[in-house]
Amino acid sequence: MAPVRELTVGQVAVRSGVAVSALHFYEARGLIRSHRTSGNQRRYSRDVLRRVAIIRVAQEVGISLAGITQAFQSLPEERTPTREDWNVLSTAWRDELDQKISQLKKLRDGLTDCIGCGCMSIDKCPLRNKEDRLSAQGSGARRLLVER
Amino acid sequence: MAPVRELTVGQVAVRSGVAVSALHFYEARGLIRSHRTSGNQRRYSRDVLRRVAIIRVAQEVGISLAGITQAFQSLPEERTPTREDWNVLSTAWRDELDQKISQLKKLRDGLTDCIGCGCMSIDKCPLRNKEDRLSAQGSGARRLLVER
DNA sequence: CTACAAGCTCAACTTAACTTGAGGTCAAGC
DNA sequence: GCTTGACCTCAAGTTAAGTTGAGCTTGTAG
Repeated sequence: MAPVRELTVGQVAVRSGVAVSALHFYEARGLIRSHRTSGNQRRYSRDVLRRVAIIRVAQEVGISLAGITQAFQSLPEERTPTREDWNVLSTAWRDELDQKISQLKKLRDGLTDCIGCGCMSIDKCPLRNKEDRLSAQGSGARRLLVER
Repeated sequence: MAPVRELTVGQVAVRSGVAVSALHFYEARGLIRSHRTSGNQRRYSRDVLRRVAIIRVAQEVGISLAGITQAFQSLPEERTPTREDWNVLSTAWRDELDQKISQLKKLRDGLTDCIGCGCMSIDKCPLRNKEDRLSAQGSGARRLLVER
């Protein structure tokens, strides 16, 4: 059997492990694209599988669909992304990912390291600060105002 | 000024950087505890700051409140957790955290590494499988049925 | 002692990320 | 040529994680 060129939504669902409804949803949000058959059914090109895989992995580590959408902006609309295209995306995410990795490591190892801080002041807690997206000027109140 | 022994909800909010409403919410979900003054106001012991810090960090890396709640089960109810108590929690999370760390690294480095897979079959994509919580028997369909 | 910022409760609203359901169409096998 | 499973759209429902607001109480600074 010659390799199938285009995938139906059901095939993508099975192969990617996400529900059809989720694929519709991702498409509505502009995360994936399809074209339609004469009968109005979706057909996906193969690279949708990579996109979906990345969506799921990224979500699992706490990146929102909005963030993923933004990262995906760097990918070309019409042609299948090349190695270089994916590289750009990966680079765009690098800082955020590095930060999350180090937070995770702290959570994994640092829970114990942190024990010494006593959390007298959260501002000094290595768990929260040190790599924080906030430059460490200002009180918790400032954080409260600025964050989110 | 002698160090304050107990914290009001507002003080915890400022020091931890989370809204008062969120603290109420965490308490309702059993993530933190307080006792009340004669006037029915919440008073927190200092270790609530560590709890909150951990809640936020854990959330940021994609752990749900439900997961955090579960992890917190290992902490003692009545006394302030000791170093050893926190260690137990940290250990309980280790696998999950290790897995997330490696997924993040893959996202960071592996986006490129993965380029070769072509995603002909998502089952073979190193991004999703390899460390997957699913033993790699069975198709995507199985995953679809089993997962979540 | 009184003003008023800080607390309290409880219900309702919000946003993200989907899922479910109703009602109708498409296409591959018998 | 029809039946049946896969698709389609669109609206409404769901869960998580909070936030907002109304109406009422507390406690501290002047």
